[in-house]
Amino acid sequence: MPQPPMPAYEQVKAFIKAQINHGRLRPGDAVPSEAVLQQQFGLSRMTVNRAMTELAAEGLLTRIRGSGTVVAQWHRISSTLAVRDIHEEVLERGHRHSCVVLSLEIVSADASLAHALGLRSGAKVFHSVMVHYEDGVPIQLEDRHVNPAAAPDYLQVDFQSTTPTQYLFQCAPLSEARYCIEAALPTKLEAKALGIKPSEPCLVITRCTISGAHVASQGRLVYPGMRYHLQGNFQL
Amino acid sequence: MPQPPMPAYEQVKAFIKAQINHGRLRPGDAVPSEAVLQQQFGLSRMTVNRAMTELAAEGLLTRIRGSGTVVAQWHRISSTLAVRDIHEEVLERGHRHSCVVLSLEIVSADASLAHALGLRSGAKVFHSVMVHYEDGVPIQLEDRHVNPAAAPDYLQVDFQSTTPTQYLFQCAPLSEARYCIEAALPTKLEAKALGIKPSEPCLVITRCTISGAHVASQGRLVYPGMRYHLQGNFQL
DNA sequence: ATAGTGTAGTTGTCTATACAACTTGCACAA
DNA sequence: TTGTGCAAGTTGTATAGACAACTACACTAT
Repeated sequence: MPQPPMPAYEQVKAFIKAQINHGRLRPGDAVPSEAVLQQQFGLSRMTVNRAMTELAAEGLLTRIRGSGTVVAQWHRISSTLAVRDIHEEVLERGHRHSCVVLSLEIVSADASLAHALGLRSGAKVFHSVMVHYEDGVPIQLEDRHVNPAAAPDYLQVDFQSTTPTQYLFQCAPLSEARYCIEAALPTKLEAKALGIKPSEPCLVITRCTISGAHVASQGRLVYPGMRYHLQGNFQL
Repeated sequence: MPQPPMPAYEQVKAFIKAQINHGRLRPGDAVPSEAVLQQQFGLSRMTVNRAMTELAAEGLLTRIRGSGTVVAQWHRISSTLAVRDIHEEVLERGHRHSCVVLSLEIVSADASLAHALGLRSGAKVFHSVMVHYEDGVPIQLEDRHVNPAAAPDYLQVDFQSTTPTQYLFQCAPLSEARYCIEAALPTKLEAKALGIKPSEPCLVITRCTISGAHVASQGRLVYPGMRYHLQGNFQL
């Protein structure tokens, strides 16, 4: 509980949340109109409106102009996957991060890669493979293809002092991203690099980042299943 | 593009987003103050404030009272995992859903399960195991432990016409949830039930739902890695 | 019965104003 | 040099009022 008294609009939000929480308001039920709440709380309509609008934005309520407000049918778990550095992530857990570059080269894109990066087949792209360690334990293999147009100096970067994610953020502001989370087996090389058996299931995140008109990069992040999981929680 | 003209506050949001997108505003950079934007756009401060507040809520900006507004350091991918029915999910893809109940019983909770459900060791809990099919192909194994206090009639439910998620939503409004996504191998029984090899990696989601004061249920959802993945995208 | 009309109620947006809470930098005093 | 305090700038919250856009429903005229 915050020491400073909750703002009025937060109190209204808390009130509605409590009703839902308690089961007094169930999905599909009508929520009191702004005018009614305004009376009950002795607030201006704008204040009540802010509370309700925010609850709608959070997915708890569905508002229909002219008709009214109802409790949303499906509550959503909003998990915020940070597109951020493995470096920062490890540091935040109070551990030490290190990185070994296995490969850093120019390759010709095959048809599917070229298509994913929005280039023509055979175009030159940067390719890097590196392993990230948390306190000396391999935790992520990062296999990344980078569009030279988005990061011309990619091959010259010192990946001991910065990371691809960090560098790409700097030179190509993120405008869009697509990702896919799946369970899969590592390739033989990946298993060897991560120091696990090829039969060990891994969490694989494929991520494609877009910066303005360019597809900036496509990455395959492989996490050993025994050592990594995504978790999150949801409230109200 | 929406035919109706964008509301003023949306135009301001779009303007700021475009600046970030374009690289003219980079993480850490100061964003024009509300007073400046108010002048530039010829709007009232409240309207500009709404735009900025929403952008801050979306994680794009960091606002510091008394100091100013800066572009947030880490853009976030907000993937909204819906706590919803596999039934609805399958139907939404235009496919047919079916379900086979493998087990539906009362068991004594061992220490760890009792702790997870907030009960004492040895307490009776409901246990169900079922397999969900999408067009006849097994797509999810659902192994669930339910707190009898949250859903007393759980054993009498007809799981051909409804699903545990659906039923639990009805009788115990969701107030909090925790989940964990990992890659793992199925148990032998799970592999058999899903019709896959025990060496096939699976996406495993463990989920714990809380309703008011009770922990309502704990579930283990096992998806064959070859047939299922989570995906999402992020814009701006 | 049916189609059209009007009205009350509801949400969406915008304005102008006000004060509070906080940060920063500068001027001034010790 | 150091510390204090003030002033300007910035964001957070709240109010009162206004109009627009839309829905649902009752009522009327055909």
